Amino acid sequence: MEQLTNAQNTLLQAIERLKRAMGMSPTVQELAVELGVKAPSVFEGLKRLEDKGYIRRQARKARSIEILHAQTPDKTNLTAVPVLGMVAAGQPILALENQIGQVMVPDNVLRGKCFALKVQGDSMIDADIFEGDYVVVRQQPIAENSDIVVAMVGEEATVKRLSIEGEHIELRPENQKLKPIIIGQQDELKIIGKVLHVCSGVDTEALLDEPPRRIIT
Amino acid sequence: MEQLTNAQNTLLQAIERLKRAMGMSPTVQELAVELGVKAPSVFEGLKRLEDKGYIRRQARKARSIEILHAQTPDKTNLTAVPVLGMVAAGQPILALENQIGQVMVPDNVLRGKCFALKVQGDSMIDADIFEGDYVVVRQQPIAENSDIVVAMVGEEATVKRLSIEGEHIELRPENQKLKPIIIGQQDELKIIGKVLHVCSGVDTEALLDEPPRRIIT
DNA sequence: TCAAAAACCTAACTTATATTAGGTTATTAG
DNA sequence: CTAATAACCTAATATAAGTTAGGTTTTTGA
Repeated sequence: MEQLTNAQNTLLQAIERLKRAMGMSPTVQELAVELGVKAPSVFEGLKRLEDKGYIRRQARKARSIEILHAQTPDKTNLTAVPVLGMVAAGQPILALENQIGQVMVPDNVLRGKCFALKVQGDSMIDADIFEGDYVVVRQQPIAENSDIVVAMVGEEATVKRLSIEGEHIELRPENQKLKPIIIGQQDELKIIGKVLHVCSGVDTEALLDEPPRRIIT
Repeated sequence: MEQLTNAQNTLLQAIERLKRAMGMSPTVQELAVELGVKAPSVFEGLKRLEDKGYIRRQARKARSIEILHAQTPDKTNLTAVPVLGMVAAGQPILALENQIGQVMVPDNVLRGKCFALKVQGDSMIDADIFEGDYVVVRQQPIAENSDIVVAMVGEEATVKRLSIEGEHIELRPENQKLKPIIIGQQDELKIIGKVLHVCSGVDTEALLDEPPRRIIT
């Protein structure tokens, strides 16, 4: 396998990074922006990577870069995610204006549009989600059985595990002491998003040397 | 979650199918070809799917369809995983030459480089890991607090739950009758990998109707 | 049974994306 | 040192892909 130059290596890594972050292969322009160069330079680099057998493309097809030979196995890059509020104790969240801070999250756990919420209460301690932790949430209006979700029930926002059995829907705490919330036909349930990741509320720095503590996906 | 019409359902399935087949989200035109209709019809259908919350897109971006709620919930595909040896009773493992069989595992639990080991002993019965079961292990040199791991302590390979509290490291059996192994500064601890899944040693078929019993990731 | 909604069409059109042409400026190997 | 290659640029172009408009046909539910 032929050796890569510096620039080619950078390019290949950028492809991998963007691909993970966006869930799809990047375009030539997106790579150009990412690398701070112009599209034709990227295009040229892609041709070289293709010649050397690291990637494959379909001519003129958007987002058709396929990685044949990954260069760097997963360097965990951290990405800042905005903290938009509290959860598990009512009150409006989700207004982007409300940003109250940010947490750093390994970018390989991020999918789609994410934000973070600070956790109040102890309803999920059996899932290792503690008061003061931050949950990283992917905003999405629906979720599947057994996902851990942030949901609004009436005016209350909570983190719970979603249970769907046919028509029967429950929000289950992960705490032996607490009872599930059963959602009736007339109850208003709105899924805010799915919890992808949890960041410890304390000692964030210490985590940087370690891999992510828990990934829930 | 709102009901889908026939055509919408067909469309959503086509998206999933093409996505899997091509490794990337299909374009509107590709979907049109696939379904034997014209692009604007697909476009209209996509809008409906988006309204109902099944997919999400970025306006005018090629191949930006994201599936939020899979229609045919991931038909569990089984993948063969090699069984490389026994664990919890010493002996070298991990030489790929040692393959002694294979187990079929739902491929959605597999991450990274995986192999399986047959379990000896009863040190993890409280975690529902019994003698004769197979643990599916993702090979990785590090693990996190509370992961169930396969580790070498000196020459012995065991399955245990890893407990890290600052400098204090223990390998905890999940069996009331047994005591934790405390790892001192001079003890040699090598993490082989993290247990992702457990296959029952008997009656594998029965498991197929259930969701994976435990996914630890 | 009949009106609304869904599903489809053709024909543009806009925007995104890939690509070419023709150069300048580093880098690198002999 | 110098010739080749790589890495970049600007400007323009070609094609792919997404989208709109305005219509017809089919399906569906009250």
